[in-house]
Amino acid sequence: MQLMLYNTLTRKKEVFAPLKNNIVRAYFCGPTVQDSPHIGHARAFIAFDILVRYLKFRGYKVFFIRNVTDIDDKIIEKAKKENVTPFEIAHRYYLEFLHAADALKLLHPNIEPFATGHIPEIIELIKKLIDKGFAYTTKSGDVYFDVLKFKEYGKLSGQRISELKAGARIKPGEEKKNPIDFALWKAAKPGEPSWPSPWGRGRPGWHIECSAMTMKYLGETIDIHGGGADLIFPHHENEIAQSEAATGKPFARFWFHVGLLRMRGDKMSKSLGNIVPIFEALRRYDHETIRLWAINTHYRKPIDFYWDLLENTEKILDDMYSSLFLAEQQLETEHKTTESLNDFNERLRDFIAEFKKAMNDDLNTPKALGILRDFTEFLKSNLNRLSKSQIETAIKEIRELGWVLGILQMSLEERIQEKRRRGKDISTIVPPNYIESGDIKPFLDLIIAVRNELRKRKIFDLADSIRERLKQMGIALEDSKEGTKWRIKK
RNA sequence: GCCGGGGUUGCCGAGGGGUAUGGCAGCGGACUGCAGAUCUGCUUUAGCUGAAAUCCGUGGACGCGGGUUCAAGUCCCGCCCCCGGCUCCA
Repeated sequence: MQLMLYNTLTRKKEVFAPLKNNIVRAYFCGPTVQDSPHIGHARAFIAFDILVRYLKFRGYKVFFIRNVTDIDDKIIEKAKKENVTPFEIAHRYYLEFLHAADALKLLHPNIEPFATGHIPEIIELIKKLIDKGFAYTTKSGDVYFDVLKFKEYGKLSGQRISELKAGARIKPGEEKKNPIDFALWKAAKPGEPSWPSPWGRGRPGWHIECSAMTMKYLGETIDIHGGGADLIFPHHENEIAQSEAATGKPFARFWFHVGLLRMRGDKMSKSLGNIVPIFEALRRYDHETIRLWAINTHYRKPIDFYWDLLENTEKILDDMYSSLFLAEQQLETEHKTTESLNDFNERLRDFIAEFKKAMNDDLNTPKALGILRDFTEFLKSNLNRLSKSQIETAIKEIRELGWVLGILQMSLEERIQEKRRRGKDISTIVPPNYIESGDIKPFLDLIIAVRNELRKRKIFDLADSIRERLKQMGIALEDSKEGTKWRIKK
């Protein structure tokens, strides 16, 4: 079945297939390393990550780039304020971003290029634009893109030049021909980092790096170009203009834009003081919970963030994990192999087909997730009817589909560790009678035997107090028809 | 103002012409001596019919109002509200 992807350029879902061979070439606009990455970034990068994972799952080779913008006005501003070099600021926040990306288990891009590492390529591209008459220089050494020269300007964002002109204004000191022209090269101001160029010392404008680096590593026409929805205008519009003006070819075939984050309806911003850095979220919830939060909303829709929502999300994840761990435990211990489910293969095929169907529809992760949940529920409720090899197959498939969404990749031990690190109850995920140290098992068995004797003699107050004290020690007792089971809580 | 994206039950969210998917939360029931775990049920609803009803039928109900259709969250028209872009943003 074909993968349909929404293309901002055409405002439609279109059949996706790579231009050349079986290799998908993609470029995602990475961070401007000016501050700690926040959960809005996380949402966007998780969406890119899911796209890459699903493309791989479908059998494509994916070659993708995520750039780092390491020079811009805000970085310079911050450096001045802290009295350090802009490179120190960029380096600091780049490292933070890298740690966050790793903590969220984002797949590594094939290349992670820096703007400042590609000044020669940028200069070459600007030269080409000047030669072709799409760009002009000014007395002070700036270079601007001449927007009116590019006839298709506005095709991505749907903006009309006449509308844009009405709103735009030339700031004092700028020597633009037209208020909507944008800078390709900015002449150096005293104290700012700068590089030599044919137009004097200066630094690249914001948009040009992406075009230069895309072309260098991926060619003149790439399959997918992604970014946050806030980048559609002006950033991506400008990228298209400068790239297509230079090459005369389409720059990107698919434009993939991720919806923005809201804080319970509000915008997340410094002035509202409601920015949640990725690390704060990770302190309270593990990376899979955060990923699940992100994919529980379709990537193009606005997503809300608040702590209760993550709490809820963690429950959903734990529910799936508990089924998985219960099944895994059953494999290792008491599973009776006498039975097997007749239509197992059919059911398995259905779950996988439905999952793919959902993902093929413009990465409908909320739906795919629902199917994966049904799958884990099916596994749990049929444990006694499945053969050992059927259980094994189901677990393997669940974990493979989970990989696409970036969840259900932990072992029981790892999951327990994540929970303990945050001081959380683990009884929601551990299977009954699971115990890490075999040493205490005989004692536990003894206590339970004694307590059951008390229960038989209807000395319930004593039996209950044993249960209560074990609970305080972190062991919950569950009396059932099959006898008393325990479950560790801490 | 211009350009996008949204508005589905207490909450999150699928569904894009054919009985409103699933979860969370809440409240019941089963199982338990109790609890937990598990399973299961209910959770939009004015009016009308009727002695009455938690039942049956009818009828509304997916922001609001119209329309197309045998049939409308779903398509069309108009409007309201929310978010974003038009200035740095993922």
